[in-house]
Amino acid sequence: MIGEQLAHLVEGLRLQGELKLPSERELAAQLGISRGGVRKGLATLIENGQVVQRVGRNGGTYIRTVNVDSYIVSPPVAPFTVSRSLNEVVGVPTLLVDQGYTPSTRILRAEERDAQKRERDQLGLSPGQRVVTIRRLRSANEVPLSLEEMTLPASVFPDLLSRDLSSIYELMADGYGVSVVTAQERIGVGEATPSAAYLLKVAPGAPLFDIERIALDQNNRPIELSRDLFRADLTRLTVTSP
Amino acid sequence: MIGEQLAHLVEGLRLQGELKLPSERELAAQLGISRGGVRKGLATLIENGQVVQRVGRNGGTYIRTVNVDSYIVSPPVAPFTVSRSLNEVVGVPTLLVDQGYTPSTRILRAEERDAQKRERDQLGLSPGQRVVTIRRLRSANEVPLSLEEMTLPASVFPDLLSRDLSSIYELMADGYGVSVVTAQERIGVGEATPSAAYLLKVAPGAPLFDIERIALDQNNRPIELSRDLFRADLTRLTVTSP
DNA sequence: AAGTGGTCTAGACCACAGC
DNA sequence: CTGTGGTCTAGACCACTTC
Repeated sequence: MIGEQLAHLVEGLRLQGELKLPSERELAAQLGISRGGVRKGLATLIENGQVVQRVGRNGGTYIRTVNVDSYIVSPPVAPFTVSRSLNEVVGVPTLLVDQGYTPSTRILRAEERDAQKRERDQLGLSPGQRVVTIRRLRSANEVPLSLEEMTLPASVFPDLLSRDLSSIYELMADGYGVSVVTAQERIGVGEATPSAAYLLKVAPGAPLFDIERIALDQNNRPIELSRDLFRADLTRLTVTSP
Repeated sequence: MIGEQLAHLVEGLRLQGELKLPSERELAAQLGISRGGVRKGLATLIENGQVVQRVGRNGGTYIRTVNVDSYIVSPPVAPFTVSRSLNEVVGVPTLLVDQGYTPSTRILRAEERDAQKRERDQLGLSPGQRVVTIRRLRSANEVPLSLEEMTLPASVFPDLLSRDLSSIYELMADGYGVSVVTAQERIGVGEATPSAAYLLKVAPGAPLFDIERIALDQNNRPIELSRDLFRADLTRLTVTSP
């Protein structure tokens, strides 16, 4: 691979305090390869941020210097951002309306099935008991915001699948007299798989908040397991502790 | 750009239920361009996950089908993960020791200077008052974990710069009788700049938790502004609400 | 005007996977 | 053996930036 040769060359020049590489044409001649090969090799250096290029008369390929003074992350470019407070338990539609956005929900899938072992453990169910899982895509102002998968004990919410599933929290309260008062959440960051990327209209590999939640109702009974993927470019989490 | 032509072509084929594109050589002939141009165009489609290629006798360029059933994010590959609870205010060294890791801290920079407008507003200072800013790189078991920039009112912490700055929270309590009891945090995700990537030993563009914090002491006085960048692959945030 | 990177062409050889 | 993508070559023209 030509890329590795070039990487070594750049490392050597950096140690000598050199800032600029020869032009692509010169490099090709010196290394005895074609300009196309040089460009392919430089492409990986550019992708890794080791080198930048500038066109024009005094352009060229420049070695990036590490600047400890400016390590701040790049400001995201987003049409808007949604804030989600971790200090209170509210549903996404409520959240969005409160911030002036128009929420919409697309149900991707809803089904009832036997609870799996892990679900039984976390929801306190016995073997053979049923759960309802709902997979939804939520949007704010028609911009895709999050993918959510929610698992609920079927016994607590009979006939759930025939209801309007766009706002479960409202449905819990109004239809079943259950309110979520406490939630434990675990927040990580994951890369969007191609399918998630397609649904959320981001590039594959784009960062997503990956949030797992166990919610308890007013009787401290586990009532909901969730796995939410929020577009990281559109979402800010806020928390006041303790 | 050739890429756009190809994107339209792929969209058309997808609607017709076609799964496979012509070979690169055929495409070049049909579109009246060179194979190099075709490859360059396909490169962006591959990057966007719209298409995959396979080599060999029955290889070719295949259109990806979206599978709604498997949108879960890819599991991260990490040597270990550190959990940080958002329900309590503890310093990073304490946090790491509690989880069985060996913490280390490298001071990148520490200085005293005039407070800027935004800092004065947030810390409740008057023009001309001084602040101390400290920039640190924290590691767990010698693996870089986070970059932190902390800004403190100099008047509250006289002579701070001559102390051991590896654990500010301990220093606040033991040296100045100040304890942080409340903090407001705003959590986003950003991409590592090349400099941040170099220090944290991740690839440029890798996702980082970007956490801004305002901390209040026992008298509800703002005492600390912070901007922390945590490696997202190593960090999990947990919270129990309310 | 001169030199840079950005792009495209036409052709070649290679490694690989199936027939 | 055949057809695929993966890579490289040699050459050309373009847009852009600076002298």
